[in-house]
Amino acid sequence: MLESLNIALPTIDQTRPIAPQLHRRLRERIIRNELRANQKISESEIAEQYGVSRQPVREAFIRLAEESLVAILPQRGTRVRPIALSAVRDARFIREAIEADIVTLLAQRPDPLWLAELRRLLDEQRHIAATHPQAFIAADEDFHRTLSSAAGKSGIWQRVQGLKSQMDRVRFLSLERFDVFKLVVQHEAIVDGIAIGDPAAAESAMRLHLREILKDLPIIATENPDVFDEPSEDVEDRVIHFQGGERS
Amino acid sequence: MLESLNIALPTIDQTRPIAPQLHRRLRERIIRNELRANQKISESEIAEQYGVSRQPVREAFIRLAEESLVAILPQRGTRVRPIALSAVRDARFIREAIEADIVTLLAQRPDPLWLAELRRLLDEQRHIAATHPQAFIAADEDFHRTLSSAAGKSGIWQRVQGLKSQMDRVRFLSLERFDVFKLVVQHEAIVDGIAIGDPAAAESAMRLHLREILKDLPIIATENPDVFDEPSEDVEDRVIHFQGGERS
DNA sequence: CCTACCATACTGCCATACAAGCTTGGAAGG
DNA sequence: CCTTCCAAGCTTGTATGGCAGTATGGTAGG
Repeated sequence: MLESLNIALPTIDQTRPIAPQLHRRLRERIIRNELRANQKISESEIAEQYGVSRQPVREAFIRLAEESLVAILPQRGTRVRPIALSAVRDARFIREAIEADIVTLLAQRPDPLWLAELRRLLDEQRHIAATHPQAFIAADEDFHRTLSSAAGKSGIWQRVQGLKSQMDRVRFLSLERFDVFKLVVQHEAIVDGIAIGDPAAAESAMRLHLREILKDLPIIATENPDVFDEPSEDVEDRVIHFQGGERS
Repeated sequence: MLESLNIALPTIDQTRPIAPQLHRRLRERIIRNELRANQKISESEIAEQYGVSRQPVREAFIRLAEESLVAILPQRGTRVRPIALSAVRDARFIREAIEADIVTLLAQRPDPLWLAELRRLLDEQRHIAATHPQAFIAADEDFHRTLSSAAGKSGIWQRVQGLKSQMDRVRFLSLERFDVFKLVVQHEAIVDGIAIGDPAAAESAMRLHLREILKDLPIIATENPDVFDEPSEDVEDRVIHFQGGERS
């Protein structure tokens, strides 16, 4: 019955492998909350929507299940997993640990060329923040990915991508919420720490930055109770207490 | 033609989902280097070996490909991926970052109960090191997993498991190589740092511990050139230079 | 002897059919 | 009215057939 609408949503390129395309599209739809939490999605249903057979859909489901984006219950069905606060906090913790080490590395051997690139990204961010704040997420991704590359750890970023799914879902829910200018200032503090070769300053700036989401998390969870699977318990996440602020 | 041999290798339980079982078995065979690097394995070949159809084999391959254990080349074949030194180093870097933060956390709030458990594990390790050194890997896993649990981050360990595949392959190759007693001593240093509530000491002890593999890596790579895909280039891995040794 | 080409066998990918388990709704019995 | 049970229609899991693209080995032509 939806066949007339199929031409509306981006279609599938039949000449290239279908399963990965489906994986990307479905992943996107889940993160954008277009496929809502706890919604049941069957293989045959999705197969009809995209005009393909069940098999590639099934393979896409397997990948989504590995990212904890869907839950496959044998003989019972497949549903979109609600966001687990614990998973978000775990992902955030991992990310903080990794990126803290990355900027420490960078501050120990500041590279003028990479610093110039980072400064350029900061300018870009200021511009975007003033004009297209909704495009800031992409710029933020660029910034953090560039930090990884600068440290010679570009492979790291790809590996962490899989863990970021849950964080991305939260970010989408809080699109207009966060103060983009504040984030740019935090980015600047990180770059400054690297530039003056102060690892401790760069590290603490990064840790502060990545803890921003912890403040909004309970709010977002209570505002969107149907998307989360825990009733926003007030368990405080244990974070490292570090000394040495941005001046040290 | 291998049908008569099938009863030899652990068979498949036909009553439970087959694909996950195949995934585990194949993963194990790759890590144990039973399926050697660059060896071609086709869906139909494996399907015959285990007496199942090609479909569940295919799904197992997909999972293995996500862990970078196999490479699927469309219409060309599937082969066991050789170990990429860069992937091992990336996984090690991530693990160091995470576990450094975990022990920092623990040292900030030492918990007598968990410390007792850790001490017990250390005793166990000393015993195993003296009697069944080949069983040390499992004990080592226990130790690190317990640290995660003690920090209230048990979810973290599971998430990192996927990244550990490549490290596990290396560890299997260097089974008798490493000095288990030295590793136990390093474990003790970590626990001591936690016990006296010195985050810096615990952190540096952990970082030192997880850098052990970096020393052996080039040796292992040159000793098993056919298992690695890079000719053991002497690119030094950038690691954080931290101050404050085990005494600070 | 060397090169270009083509037939063949093999691969992974997709579609389809079949099997087995679970949910659900309604009917039968109390 | 409530409970029990069963059957139809879901679901995912597995098996099988066909397709398109690729490596390979032999052959015809130079």
